[in-house]
Order: sequence, then C-alpha cells, then structure tokens
Amino acid sequence: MSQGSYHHGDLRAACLRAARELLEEDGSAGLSLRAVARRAGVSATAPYRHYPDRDALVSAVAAEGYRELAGHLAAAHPSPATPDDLAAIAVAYVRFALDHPAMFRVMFAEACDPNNEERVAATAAIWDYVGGVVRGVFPGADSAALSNAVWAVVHGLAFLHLDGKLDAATPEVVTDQVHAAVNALFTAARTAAPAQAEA
Amino acid sequence: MSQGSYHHGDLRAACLRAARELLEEDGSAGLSLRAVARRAGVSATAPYRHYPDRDALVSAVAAEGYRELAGHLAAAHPSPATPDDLAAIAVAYVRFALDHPAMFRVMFAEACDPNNEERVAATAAIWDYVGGVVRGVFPGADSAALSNAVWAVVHGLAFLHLDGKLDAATPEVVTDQVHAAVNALFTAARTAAPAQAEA
DNA sequence: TGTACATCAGTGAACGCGCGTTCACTGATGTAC
DNA sequence: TGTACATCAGTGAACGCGCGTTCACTGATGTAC
Repeated sequence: MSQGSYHHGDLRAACLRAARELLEEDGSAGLSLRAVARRAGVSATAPYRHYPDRDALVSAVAAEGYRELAGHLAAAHPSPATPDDLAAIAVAYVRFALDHPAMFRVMFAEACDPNNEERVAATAAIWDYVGGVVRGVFPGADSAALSNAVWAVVHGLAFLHLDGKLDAATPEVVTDQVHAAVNALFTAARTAAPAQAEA
Repeated sequence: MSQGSYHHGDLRAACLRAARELLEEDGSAGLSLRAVARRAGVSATAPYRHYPDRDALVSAVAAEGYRELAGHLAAAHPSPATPDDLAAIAVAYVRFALDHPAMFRVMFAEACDPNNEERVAATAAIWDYVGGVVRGVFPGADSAALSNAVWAVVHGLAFLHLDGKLDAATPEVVTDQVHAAVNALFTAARTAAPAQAEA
C-alpha cells in the first residue's frame, strides 16, 4: 500500500509513463510537468506530491532508461566471448537508442548533473558491464582504455544514427552498419600501417 | 557594403557572436532570440532583419561550428598516414567538443532538421574527410564501414567526455585517454579471440 | 554641390502562450477507540 | 461494529516569467537628378 492505489491509483508511475510518452512524441521540449499532469488526467500541481520539481521527474525517467538499457544489453548475449558477440551487444545498444531516442538523449545529454547519485551509479554500472565484456573478449588487453574505446564506438554509432548523420532508414540497415563498423575496426588493425604492425 | 556597417555596423555577425557566448554560458536553454538581441545591445525584434526565425539563427551557429571543426581537424595533421596520426586527429575532435560544448551539441543534437542543406552538406564534408583519412591510414580496408567506425569512436569519446561519463578533469587527461582508447582499439585486434584471428 | 526621395535597419508596444511553482483548500482513505 | 479523527493525495486559482512573433513606426543612409 506504500505506493499503490491511493486516490489516483498510482500517480507516481502514471507520471513516469506520461513523461516517456511525451518524450517520444514531442522530444524533450515537450516534457513539462504541466503536460505530464494533463496526460495523466490530473491537475497541474498533483505531480508535486510525488516529485519535488521537474528535474526530479526527468532524473527518474533517466534512471528507468539506464535500468532498461542494462537489461537489454544483458539479454543480447549472456556471456560474450568473441568479437562477434561484442558486435551483437553493440547492435543492441544502438537499437535501444533508436527505439527510445528521446529517452536516450535524456539519459546522456546535458541535463546530467554530476551530483545525482542515481545517474552516477547507472553510468558506473554501464562502464563496469562494458569492462566485463571487454575482459571476456580480449583477455590481457588494456581493459580500461579498451573499455572506453568500445563504449565510445557503440555510443558514437548510436548518436550518429540518432542524429541522422548515418543512414538509419530501416532497422536492418542499422544492424548491418553496426556489424560492419565493429568488424572493420577489428580487422583494420591487422592490415594497419607497418609502423605499428611491426612494433 | 552589402553586409557591413549599416546602422549597427554588422548586426548579423554580432547576433552570431552573442548566440555563441550565450550558448557557452547558459547552454542551449539560454539561447533565445530575445537574449541574443539583449546581448547585442539592440531591440528584441532587430534580429528579425537578419534571421527569419530562431531556427535560422541556430542553424547559422551550427554551420559556423562545422566550418571551425573542419579547420581544426585539418590543422591537427596535414596528411595523416599512420594510426598515430589518426589518434592526433581524434584528440583534436574531442578537444574541439570540450572547448565548445554547447555549440557541439547544437551541431549534433536533436534540432537537426534533415532538410537544412547547410547541415547536410557539413555532415557530408566531415564524412568525406574521415573517409580520406581512413583510406590514407588503412589502404585496402572496407573504407565505408571503417569510416563510420572511426567517426563513431571519436564522436562517442567526445560525447562521453562532454556528458561527464568519462573523466575530463584536465585537457591532458582527456588527451591521454583518447590516445589510449584509439591505441587500445588498434592493438586489441591483434590479440583478439582465435575464432576471428584465424579467419 | 544641393535637394528630394526611396530604402530598409532598427524601435517599441503589444499579443498570446505555456511554463514552474505557491498556496489554501477539499475530500477520500485509513486508523484509534 | 460504529464513530471521531488524522492523514495526505489531489484541486484550482493565482503569481510572475521569458519566450517568439506581429505590427506600424522612425530615422539614418544611399541615390537620382
């Protein structure tokens, strides 16, 4: 009973749901407390019972997004061990971004205040996850640097597709591009300039 | 005389300058036509002489950013031929993002309408530039896929640093991390899982 | 060189809008006796 | 079981704000004769 069925039923959850819908429909510009209240069928000030201010609601949306992304990645491959497995996870990451574009932006764009514990924890969790994958796929590598690099590749692909800088006409095209990009990266080094190849 | 010294002198340029200052000071939330006019010392409606609406001004800022980024990259290394040269360009890309965070976001974030010719052309120019670098450093590779991958790495590193997901305490730290990430990527493949290494 | 005129950059008042947030309130729910 | 009360989720009016944009205007500049 602690957070269910009072007057409205569960306004806290309803606000979150409304916020995500607005986000997907109108982008982050459309995400206002008043619009959320309107969509939840409630007075403009009702959400203040559950969120101290607008930022709190936005952070809650971001937190939910982080949890979903983590689940989505874990589901893509249970125990990745090869570059191909890694590519599958990369595809899942990019697909998540394209499936929830506005939420993905909320998760990773400027409103991110470094003081919000939930966000810091979520970021750390992603980093740890990527680190684990990298250590599994490339044992013995400089895992910190490589984790950054791998995260950057998938994150960059996600944003470039999201922003229309790369062709994202169909999910299949995106999947192929992500696969191709990751594979290209890991085969390029083998044919790299002699200066490094002989080192 | 076509676009200099009329009443104000050159309000068009003054608006652009004011817009960039506001962007760096308050983020994109602070970028309003009224604020631009205020900062340029001019009435709220004066900018309409030079920009039909707010979007036009924002697009002009983005276009300027693209031009500067291109120049910055070209200056980082005149004729890149090795992975190290490529790393130097990666550093330049990330540094540009951190030096002009709000403008970088304007250039690459959601407001990007696919119909704006200036933006499409700028994107194509960056892609071509990266493609040229990649072909120089990795002759014989799948240059389209690898170009996407390389752009994604630098773009991802830029955004992750920008959003505080990676440590960006000092320029030196960032430089080192970018170098490390790029190097890790191009050495990882050589120690990659056998499944691919033997293919 | 001097005057009349056209151009058009910049003005200032006004519009309607949606926003975040406050406040005192109402009325349904759960609880103590 | 029934009544009195406390709690607190949701209400609705109101606030001040800055925004984008319109409109008729003013007045400095450049140009034609």
